[in-house]
Formats: sequence, structure tokens, C-alpha cells
Amino acid sequence: MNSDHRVIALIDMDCFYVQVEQRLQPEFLGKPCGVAQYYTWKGGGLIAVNYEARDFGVKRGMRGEQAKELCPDVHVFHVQEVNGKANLTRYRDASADVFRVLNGNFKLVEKASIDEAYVDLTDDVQKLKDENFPLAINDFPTTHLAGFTTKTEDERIEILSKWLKDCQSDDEQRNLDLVFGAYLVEQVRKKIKDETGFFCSAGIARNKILAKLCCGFNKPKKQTVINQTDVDHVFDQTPIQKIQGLGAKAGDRVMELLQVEYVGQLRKYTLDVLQASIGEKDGYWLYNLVRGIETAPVNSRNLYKSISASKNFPGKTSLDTLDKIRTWCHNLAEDVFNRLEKDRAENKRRAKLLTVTCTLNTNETIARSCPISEYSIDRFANDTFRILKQFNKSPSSSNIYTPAIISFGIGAGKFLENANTKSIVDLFSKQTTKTETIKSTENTTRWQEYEDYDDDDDGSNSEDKILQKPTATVPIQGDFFRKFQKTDEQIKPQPKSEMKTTSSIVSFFSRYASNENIPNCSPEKSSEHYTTCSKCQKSILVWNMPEHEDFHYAHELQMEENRSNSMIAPPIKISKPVKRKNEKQKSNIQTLDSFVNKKPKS
DNA sequence: CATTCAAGCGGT
DNA sequence: ACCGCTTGA
Repeated sequence: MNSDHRVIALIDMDCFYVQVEQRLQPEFLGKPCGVAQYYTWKGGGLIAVNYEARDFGVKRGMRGEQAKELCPDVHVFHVQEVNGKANLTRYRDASADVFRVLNGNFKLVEKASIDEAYVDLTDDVQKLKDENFPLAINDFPTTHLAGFTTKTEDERIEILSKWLKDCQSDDEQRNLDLVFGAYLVEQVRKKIKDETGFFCSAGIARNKILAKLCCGFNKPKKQTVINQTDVDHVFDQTPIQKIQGLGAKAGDRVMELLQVEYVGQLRKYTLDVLQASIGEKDGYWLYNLVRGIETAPVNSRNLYKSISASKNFPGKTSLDTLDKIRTWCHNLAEDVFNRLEKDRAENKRRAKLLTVTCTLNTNETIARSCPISEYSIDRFANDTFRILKQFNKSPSSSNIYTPAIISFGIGAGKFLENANTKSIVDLFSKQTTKTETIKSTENTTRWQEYEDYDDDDDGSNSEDKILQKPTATVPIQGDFFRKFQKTDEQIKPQPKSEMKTTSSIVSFFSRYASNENIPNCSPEKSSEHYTTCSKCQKSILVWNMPEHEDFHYAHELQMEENRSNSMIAPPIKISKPVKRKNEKQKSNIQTLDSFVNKKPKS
């Protein structure tokens, strides 16, 4: 029962940002290059360095000027700047190019980062096995075997040929799966190169941790397979920090508590000892891991779960006036808005929660959220500013903001899938083409005091929870590294949701037809929370505008339907019950948290 | 003055 | 809901 028959690949683009820039300016191919964001401060900070430049000792995190000292011929590309802020759109778009190829070839792809993907090849491998697909050494031009370092190409061929022979003749099929997996990855890497121009490396193994680990063994433009039978040997030489998740504090604690440097040394500890040292969950995860077992699934996910924009304001650049903060609220809001609009058009979903995060020069970090009522730069900017204003200790009459903000970001998440994104806004509002950059030179920041908002929120919308309960053996990484929590004495708006249960779709819509029927809204205060519906001229709580718009949209459809005498229900209605379900979750006092954290029970 | 920006996860 | 940790370009 301790065998995992999956075949997992981790595909990782080589110095991705550099390749993206080189694709645009091929004259720099083959030359030492780096990508930096900003440049006024010591030539900017390098976030990607190609292998030609690494040969000179240039590293990520260095300043551009330092790179020039080490390698005078290095060419430093600079990340595009919009509104005085680094903008990564170019790399996200290039990432989409890569994922189009992956998704076109495999069913089970997980976007692990902008340039990394896990692929579960188990089924694809099985198909090849079923048809006795023939393989030869020439099918593996860039494949290496973990645990066997080869100096020359002849040596590599020799090792690999033996591996192929052994796997095919052996009665043990365990490694043969990996041969097919390696073949598939060779193929898709070639396709990625042909269709996007980008080189990548890959790791092929029985689980994600091993795939990730061995991907790094041979780079760039190469792939590495690790036989399950070689895991012990490889782990004996693998420093703890090389394991995904143990690269920082957690790894240090493992090393210190258990007095080990290499993963293999952990094999001597019993499950009980590991669990006593680092906790039940993590101990279990680690115990299995050092034996080559790890069951974290490859989740089928191509889309981001959140979209955010942030910027640091170190030292003297800190935001210490309301004017500065207003400006940056707008700048960051614009970035998030543009990306959300694109996401809405492409993926038919809407973010429902806006989260503002900032670090003050007192070193405390603060995060506050509010519902997203509508997609607009000014809404995002105003909500953000409203939140930030709460932490201002200077008199509100002054322009001074204290303590100053040294880091600040806006994020959007909690996407509602299949949301009514057929540009309802475009259909019913006078403003057309919301997607165009609105050049509002003057911020029409009407001000409003902070006021309790209804903590609506949708609850999780059928994300791929994959509550896999394949018996008891599910080693998943747990906590075990933790710091003290700062008790942040903030006044928290408390939702006192007294929900009326409603069952019919009709009643659901009618509740949003006007304010009076919306639960938990106190009309007497803060008229700024209201907006006038362009359709019915009624005053509507901004939080409820999307639903209200949906109401009009549905109503419109209904009228159309009546006119055409069609008895076919418009497909758009499918999305309604989803929301209704969310309302129900709200009516239970059940928090999203307890839902997510609910354990499957042994 | 200074890696910076971004994304995901898990705990409380 | 909010926070800290981890990772990667």
C-alpha cells in the first residue's frame, strides 16, 4: 500500500523573464543578460539572470550596477513601468503562451507559479504502456538520471541506455512508468520550444516533491528522472533546504531539532520522534517524504486564485501624506482593475473580495478586506483609501499620515465562477467600454467615514477541494513553524447577519430589487454607500450592485423571453442557484474558515 | 532609504 | 478575517 503509482512532472522555464525579453529582442540571445525592476537605485534589482551571466557570478537579488561590475558585457533589461510601478504583464502573457501548450497536451496541469507547472502524467503513461509504445535512446536527448552525474555526453548515453534496458527487461515495472513519463516530457518540452520559443527544464518522479527536487539537478534545457529505487541514495546527498517547504525557517528548525543536514539522515527517526519534534501533521509528512512517499495531488488549476498589485516605499520614500496615499491607491487600483477586467472577459468570473495590505514604519503589517461591489478604478481606490485612513493617527484635518506606510498592496480574490460577466455593466450603464483606461485626472474622492459594512461574501465556490480521502495515509504538510501573533486591537466590523431563508429563485431576485429587502443594511447612515441604479433610479447599496444588476439582467431576459414566447430557460439562470447556495452558507453562521479547515476525520 | 513584486497555504 | 511563512522571477 506504500506505493504511489503516479508519474508526476515539474516543468520549469529557464530564467523565464530573460527569455521573455530575448524573444522580443533576439539579438541578445546567447549573451549574458538579466532582468531588473527599476533602475534609479543602483541600477535596479535583478529578478532574473541567464546562465551566461551566472557564469560571471551575477545572481538574482543583485543590483544592476553590481552585475555590471562582475560582467561588464551583461545586458540588463528593465521591467516595464506603469504609473511609476513595475508591471509584469509581459511575463504573465508569456506565461499564458506556455500554459496553452501544456493544457493542449495534458489533462491534469497545475500552475505552480508564473513559470512552473506540475503535470500528472499517470494516465498518459498508461496509454503508452497499453499500446507497447516503442522507445529508444534517441527519444531522450536531454534526459538525465538523478544520482548519476555524467561528465560527457557519451557517459550520459551510456547510463541512460543501461537504464532503458533495465527498465524494459526488468520484471519490476516501477521505473518503466518513469521512462514513458520522461518521453512525454521530452515531447512537450520540444513543443513548448517550437510553439513559444522558450526553453525549459523538468523533473520526472513519483510525486511532486521529488519532481521539483530533481528538476533542479540538470539545468538549463535538460530534464532529470529519479527512480524510486534511487531515492535513498539521492536523499543521502540532499541538504534539507532543497526540499520544497523546507528552504527557510522550517528547514533550519528541522536541522537544529533533529541534528541533521541531509534528508537521508532523517530515516533513522521513528514516526513518533518526528511527530514529537515538529508536530503530528508535519512529522507524518516528513516521515513519509524521506522514504520517497508524498501524496499531495496535482490540482487541475490554470487560473490565479488572486490578483494583486503592491509596492514598497522604503526609507524616505514612505507614504506619509494623504495625498501620496491617494495617488498610490489609484495607481495600484488601476493595475488590479485592468487585470481583473481582462480576467473577467477571459474567464467569466468576478472577484468578490478586495484586500488591502500595508506595512507601517512601526513594522506592523495590516490586512483588511471589503466586498467588491463593482469593478472600477475609483471604487477600488476609494475603498482602499477608506481602509487606510483607519490607521492614520494624525488629525484628519491634516494632510500628514502617521505612521508612514512603507509597503502597500491591493489584492482581489474569492472569485465567483460563471459570474454574470456578459458585461452587464456595459449593457446597462451609460459608461461604455469600461475596459479602456479611464483617465480621471482629478480624483473625485468623495469622502466618507468608515462604516460597518455587511460582511457578505460568498464562501468558497466549488473550488477544486479534492477532499481526497484515500484512507488514512495522506501525509500533508502541516504547520510547526509559527511565530507569535500580534494581537491587533482593531475594531472589527461585525456582521450580524439575520438571514431569512429563501428558497425560490424568484424571491432571491426580488430581494435584490430594492434596498428595503436587503438584509442587514442600515439605510440611515453613510449615503455614500449608496449609488443610484441607472436602470430603475433606485438607491442601491453598493455592495449589492452586482446582484442588483443581475436582477435587471434576468428581468430583461425574462421580458425578452416573454416576447419571443420561448419556453427555453436562458442559460444564465444556471448561475443563480450558485449564489443562492452562498446565501445559505451565510445564513448558517458557518464561517468559510471552519468549512475549509474541516478535517476529513480519520 | 533598498530586492521587489506576486502568489499560495495554513494557522488561529 | 487577518497574519505569517514560503517560494520564485
